[in-house]
Amino acid sequence: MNNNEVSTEQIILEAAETEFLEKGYSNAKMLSIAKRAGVAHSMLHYYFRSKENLFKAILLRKVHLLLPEFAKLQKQQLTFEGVMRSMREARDRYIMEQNPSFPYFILTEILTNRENRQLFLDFFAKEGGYPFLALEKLLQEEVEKGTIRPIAFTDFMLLLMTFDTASLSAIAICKESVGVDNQTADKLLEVYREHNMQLILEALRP
Amino acid sequence: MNNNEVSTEQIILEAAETEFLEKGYSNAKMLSIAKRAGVAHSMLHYYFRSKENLFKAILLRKVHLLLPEFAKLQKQQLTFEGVMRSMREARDRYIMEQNPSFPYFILTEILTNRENRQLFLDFFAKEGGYPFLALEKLLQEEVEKGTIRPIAFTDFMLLLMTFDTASLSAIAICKESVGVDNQTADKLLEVYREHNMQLILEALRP
DNA sequence: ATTATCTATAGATCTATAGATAATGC
DNA sequence: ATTATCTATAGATCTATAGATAATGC
Repeated sequence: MNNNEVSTEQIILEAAETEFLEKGYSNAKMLSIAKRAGVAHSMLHYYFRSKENLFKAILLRKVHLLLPEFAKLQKQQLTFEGVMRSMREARDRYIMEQNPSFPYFILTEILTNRENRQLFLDFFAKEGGYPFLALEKLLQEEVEKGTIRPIAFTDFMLLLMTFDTASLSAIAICKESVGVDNQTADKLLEVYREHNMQLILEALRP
Repeated sequence: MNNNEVSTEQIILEAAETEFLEKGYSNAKMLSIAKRAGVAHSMLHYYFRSKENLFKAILLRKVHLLLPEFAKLQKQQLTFEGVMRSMREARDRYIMEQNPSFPYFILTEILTNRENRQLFLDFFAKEGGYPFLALEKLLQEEVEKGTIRPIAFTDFMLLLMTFDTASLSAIAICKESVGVDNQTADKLLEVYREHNMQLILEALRP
């Protein structure tokens, strides 16, 4: 195996990620990915067997990259809203460094597809670690205090993610096609952060 | 021609709308639409020539149905925010009566596709009538007053639509998959209405 | 020997059209 | 005669695999 160069598997993953993020699952084509990667398209099947497997591989890889961000969170912030805020900041930090179409991708290709959504949540439940455990515990406490009505933790997470990715998608779309500049986009980001939080707390009032 | 029954063309349009809204352009299939409509699939080409044409037909039909709602707006409300609010209410009223996946459809199939977006905006510019003219004029005035920074009217419209459809999509998704009930969804709707307005005004501050 | 890569192609769709046949309006 | 409908099929993709060939590791 070639160790001092990037492996073919990695090259394929990179090409697949670009293609899937740009076009979504259905519009992404195996031949097009192979062309991007500069390999025979049979190679994609050699390494990943099917288009679906390749998709899941890049999905998990993408989510995996988010974990180190979460790991940075300080454990002091033990209020419900505090943890919510910190997690969002971690996630925003990560998304900002990535492809701007990433939130749109999450919304359209993951959250709206039952199977992918489950994959996504399962991964967090298994690997999410401290921030998720803390938030789950704090949510439980809020429910018991009666400030928040009973809701499953996974549903709560989806609620958060759906609203946040929807807002981020909207901002990204505006940047791309409405001539909204970076400065304005940042302003929007700041405002939406606070609003979505309030929106969700409002929705969860008993 | 058969006048006392629904025309084949109408039946095809209905079937196509269901299919396109459910699956989006790429995942919608001509054979599937034909099956829904109960006709040979060559009929779709006989009436609409191509998949793209059929899509545009349902797109324009959908938008056309929105006009009567706008026509209801009272002409008294001549403040900038007043017209914005009225138009959103009209649009919400319309959307609520429709397929719940309609906002998601607008976001993913229209706003994110340059050509469809243009089609959409052109139609409003031509047929939108009073509410659009009023809003355009009021926007102009705000810009001159210096309360809002210069922005093209079409860009302003897209900004509005993107944020609103994103929020509505998020709510619809939550309803479908997070077990959010109607009452909560309505609460969310109320809150997001005010927030998006503030969000956009914030973004447009000079 | 095993692993990685390529070429060629099967098999499944999907859009679109050609051409035959039935229904309708003068 | 014209319009509407159906059957059959061409032609274009796209995913996936078979089988040959080259590269690599013992």
